[in-house]
Amino acid sequence: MIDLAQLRREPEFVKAALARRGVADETMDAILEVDGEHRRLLQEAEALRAEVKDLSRRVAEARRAKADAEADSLARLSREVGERERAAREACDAVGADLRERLLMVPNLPAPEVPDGPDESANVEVRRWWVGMDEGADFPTFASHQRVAHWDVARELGILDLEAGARLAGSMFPLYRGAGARLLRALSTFALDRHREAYEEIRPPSVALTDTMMSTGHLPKSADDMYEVPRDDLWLIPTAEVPLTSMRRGEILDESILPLRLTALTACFRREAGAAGRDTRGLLRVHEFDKVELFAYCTPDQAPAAHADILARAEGLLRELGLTYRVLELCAGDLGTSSARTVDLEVFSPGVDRWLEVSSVSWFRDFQARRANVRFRTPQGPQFVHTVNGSGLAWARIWAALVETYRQPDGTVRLPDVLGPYFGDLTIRPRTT
RNA sequence: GGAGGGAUGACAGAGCGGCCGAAUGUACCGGUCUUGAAAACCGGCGUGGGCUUGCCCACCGUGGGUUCAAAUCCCACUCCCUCCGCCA
Repeated sequence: MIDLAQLRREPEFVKAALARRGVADETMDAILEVDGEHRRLLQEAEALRAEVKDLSRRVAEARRAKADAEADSLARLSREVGERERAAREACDAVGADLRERLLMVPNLPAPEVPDGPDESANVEVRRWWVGMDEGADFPTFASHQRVAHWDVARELGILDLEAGARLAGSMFPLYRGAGARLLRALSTFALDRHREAYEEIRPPSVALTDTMMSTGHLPKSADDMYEVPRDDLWLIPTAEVPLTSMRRGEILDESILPLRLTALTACFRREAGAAGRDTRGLLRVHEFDKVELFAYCTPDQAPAAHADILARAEGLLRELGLTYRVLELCAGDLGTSSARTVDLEVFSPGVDRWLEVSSVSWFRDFQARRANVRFRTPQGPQFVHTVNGSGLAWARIWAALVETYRQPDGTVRLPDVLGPYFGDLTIRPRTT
């Protein structure tokens, strides 16, 4: 949620920033108007409330002085004022609810360094990286044996059974077999080990209450993109960002523990309602995937470094795995609702010949913390923390890029050496059983 | 799932329906004392909101209710603890 006080203080600045991501000035003007009305009603209700309290105090005094007649008359008066207070309070609450609803729909202000642009076509590619990168070249060369889509590689090797997944849970719920399943497990362990010295590993619940989803901003906006368990008021988490952001909900943290850096491996569930029918082949887009998330609560001063650290870690993993990737600075129009700045990492899939998003590293400023009410103590009083997060990494698409990139002329897959300690024999041959 | 107990400020822990936003202790911050530290003593010490910046309002697990007036009474829910049952 944006800072209402800031909107009141510098409305033109806020409107200009939001205009970059397509929010109409009128939307913000309407909010200011509702806010004004709300404050007017609040003053009215509070004045009446103060009167009731004062009258009640005088009733008590009169009773103590045995002036029962006066007490009764004061009580009668107080009851009348109480009636008016109740009415004013109700009007105030109704306007307040309207105000909150409007505010919840407003996205975060883009950071100044975020480039202008209406949608993903205006994202700025910052750099590319691949093994044996040449000066001058802007793309690696891939052999024909690498130009086989992962679904075909997987079929040859018997390491993925999408039909079985579809049979038991519906399409786009992948089922991995043998070395395919082991590869996923190896990737997660590999990543968590790399983060271990700086990030505390968390194993959160895979579901969260409606209330929790509200506090992270996933509800009400993204209700259609999530799986719901209505009987228990629960939702399946679309990312570990949800439990990690809510872990300290409502707390005032001691500044000495910041930045508080956390990492978590979780399954992520996404209905992909808006993308139905698109990218349905193989692992390009699935309803459930494992992801290691990196996350930090920090002070505003620490935020840029924390963001850079997560980005460096995600890139580091891609480099260790020897995958081709590019870094995109998202433009204002393509930012997620809560984000002030996002850098995407896309891995190249030589078999499908496409860039696939595998990490999104975002700085939320105090947008999420305001809603989740996570603060830290400063000499000047409590202040909202900043939150940053990013994947490190999302495995389904990495899995796809790996089996394509490392496919050998003989059809086997020879995984990179860094996975040795986690995977064992690095050559995946056709399953014989 | 059944029975009982509990939920108050950073923590511990009081609180007859009426100067209770809340005693007291600890912790913390400032000061006195001291070569320094400790002890002792003095002072300060919750969060949010509104406006005429000095005041007002809200908050004692959450939501309702009773009352002129609720931390205090009533109802529902949530969480925690103990015991019983069940169980990977």
